Amino acid sequence: MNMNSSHVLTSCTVSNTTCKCFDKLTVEETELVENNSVTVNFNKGEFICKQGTFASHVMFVKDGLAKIYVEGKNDNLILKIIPEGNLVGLTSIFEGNTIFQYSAIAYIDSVIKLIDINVFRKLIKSNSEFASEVINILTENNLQIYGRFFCLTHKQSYGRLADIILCLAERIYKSYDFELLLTRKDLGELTGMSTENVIRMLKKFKDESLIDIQGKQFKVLSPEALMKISENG
Amino acid sequence: MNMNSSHVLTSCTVSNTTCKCFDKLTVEETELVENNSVTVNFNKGEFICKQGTFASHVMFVKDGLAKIYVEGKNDNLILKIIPEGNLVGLTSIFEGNTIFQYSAIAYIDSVIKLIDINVFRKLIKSNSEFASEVINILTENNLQIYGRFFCLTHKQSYGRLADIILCLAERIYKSYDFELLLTRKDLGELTGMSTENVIRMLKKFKDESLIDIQGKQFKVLSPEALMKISENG
DNA sequence: TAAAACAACTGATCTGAATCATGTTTGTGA
DNA sequence: TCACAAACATGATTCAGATCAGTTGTTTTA
Repeated sequence: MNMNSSHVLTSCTVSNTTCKCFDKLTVEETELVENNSVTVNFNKGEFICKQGTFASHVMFVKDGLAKIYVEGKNDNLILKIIPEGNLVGLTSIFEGNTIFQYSAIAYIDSVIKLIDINVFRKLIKSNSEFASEVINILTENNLQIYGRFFCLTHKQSYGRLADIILCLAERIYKSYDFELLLTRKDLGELTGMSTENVIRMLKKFKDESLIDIQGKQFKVLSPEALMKISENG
Repeated sequence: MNMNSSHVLTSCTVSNTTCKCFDKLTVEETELVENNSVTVNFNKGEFICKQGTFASHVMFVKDGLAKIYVEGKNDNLILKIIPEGNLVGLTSIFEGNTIFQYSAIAYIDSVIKLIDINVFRKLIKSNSEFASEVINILTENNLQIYGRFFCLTHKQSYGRLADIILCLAERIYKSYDFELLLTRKDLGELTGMSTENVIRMLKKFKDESLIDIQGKQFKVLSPEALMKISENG
């Protein structure tokens, strides 16, 4: 009946494509972008944009890693993790929206290009190839959020944690053996659960030899088993 | 610090704008759309599109009401409710995506215009004003999903139910006194909780004179109190 | 028109995961 | 290098909300 749904949906937070819209610009348009953008170095932990502030730029992650999250009263929800080659703040180009609805901070030292939002809007209106690529980014993002939305509201915590571990290994670090940059708190915000439970569950995965943890060093020993846990919720 | 966040975010499912992209088409383009679309009547409960099937059309709700949802093994998640004047299946225009990631059914007898997806893609590439409007729709949708995502993962059930009641009254029925078309099960899928709990909580709201229910007839007696419940999670 | 299917409703029970309390380790900056 | 704050870790307790097991009323449909 709906066998297909469980396969597709993970609470993965990272797109595995990069933004191709700038390839579609003419020489003059590229120049326009260059003349209306600044490249800034952000240190680890610094705000790239802050929820509630005026949205004047679209941000392109040239180098580094950023997390996008919604700030709540007590705890946050990480919407996505943005690796290099992707845009942040694209939703602000909607003309009815002038305020950032989320915050972004640099996970590691990052190089970000801030592009004037009105230039971006102008390019969309004048170059439909560019606009088409922007649409691709937005729709892909949409689909990803739908999957994550379903997982975080319908899977239980072991499944969600398994999802995230696989996502980090496969999409961010591109290895089953990696040094985790995120804290347990981050993992909690990513999976929508408490920090304490993240710790407990990681320990359980370790006890069952699904993963190995030595300090910050993570090793996924059985991706298949984690996949199964992810699928069974 | 982040006073603003609680105000903005609700688990509301309905955009209060309508799709304006078709206004941007030339006479010839409008004709192209007309020649490559069919208008179909759907009866209440019929599938408008089915998760997992090939996405060949974008759907425009001319008249009626549709629900968009992700099918899970046991239970579903309603992503959004689409009133007349809006598009369904826009995320399928992403070139990497040929399969519907969600289902849509008609809540009430509805008139839907099915537009060939390739024509839609073509228009995006040839008419940047059109593309720009599509971007507006997508970004607005994105922002709405972010809010809903946060609420469904961070608010507790009374807050979520209060949200939905207000959303239905204010955005769908545009009155605090309305005949509810949705079942308790629908409300459960909308708020991410069990049907039984929806019933219990509605009863509690009724006992506390926040709402009144007579069969299908709903009356919101104290929007302010519901608003407060929504804000406090 | 019987019977099946669905919708609304209720109470009892169970459990996943949050919260609280407390301790240990690691990091870092004055 | 000491101090103080994060981050990591674990056990005990609590609780929101799911699940289960019904009853009653109302549409479908066979």
